[in-house]
Amino acid sequence: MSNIKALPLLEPEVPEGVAPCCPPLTERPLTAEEAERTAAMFKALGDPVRLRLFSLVASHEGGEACVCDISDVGVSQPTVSHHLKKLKEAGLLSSERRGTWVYYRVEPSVMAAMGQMLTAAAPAA
Amino acid sequence: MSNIKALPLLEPEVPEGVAPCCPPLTERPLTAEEAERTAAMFKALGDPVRLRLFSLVASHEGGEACVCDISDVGVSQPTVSHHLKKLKEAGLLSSERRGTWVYYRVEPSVMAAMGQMLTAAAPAA
DNA sequence: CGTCAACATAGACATTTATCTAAATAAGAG
DNA sequence: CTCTTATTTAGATAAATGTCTATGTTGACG
Repeated sequence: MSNIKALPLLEPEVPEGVAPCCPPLTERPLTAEEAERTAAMFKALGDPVRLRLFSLVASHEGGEACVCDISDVGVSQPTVSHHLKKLKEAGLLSSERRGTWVYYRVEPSVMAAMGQMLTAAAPAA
Repeated sequence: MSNIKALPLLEPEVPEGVAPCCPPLTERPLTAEEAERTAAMFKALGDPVRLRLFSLVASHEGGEACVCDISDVGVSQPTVSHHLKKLKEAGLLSSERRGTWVYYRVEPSVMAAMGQMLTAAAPAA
């Protein structure tokens, strides 16, 4: 009980730019507040149309796409806009207007944080 | 064009027991069918109560927990059962009855596959 | 200013979902 | 077989959600 404050190396698996969200799901039970915030992010990816839109943005050249590039997912244009807004509210996308077009891009740290809650958790068995 | 079949090393970042689900979200746009299947998994973790239950199972000693161990999340016991069923239908949990109790455990390959869709995707910017 | 194009907002509507209570099933103890 | 405990199923209900059409907003271009 002498080196409590000294060593911040206890979680070495987390890369640099990862948002400080929550521990891996296997580490300890999430609190109610943690679950509330984190579930909101997973929920944002829990709709097929939104997941496709997200994938379209994430895989687009330059890491960003304007709405006109990704509007072909089988729903009306206002519905696309609605889903993009939800992804933005969840913190997964950010948007910027440049002239006539609005460009969306992924928020890499948030995605990485979500991924680590799952991958850093796997080999607990 | 001579070693097409020889080298399965083209996706070296995917560990062994990972379920063959979908590519990283940054690799290419998901098809409608892929999005449908994958969104169902993310959706399962998109509810605060379910996420807590999942975390409780995942972090429990031995990688499994009986329902009686994890029923304290603020909702009624039938609601807990309902959510566990959903997690099971999504492929994230499996269950086994042993005597009086039913034990739930995480499906590591599915979790890893979900994690990789996010983490293998991050540094595309 | 007027018009067109890209995108967002508002409101309506049908479906899904999370939750509860009540009842059913499963298994061990006496 | 009966009683008790653990868990699931059934049915009801209020709230959330995804989608649409119609309309508003913003910026570029004559």
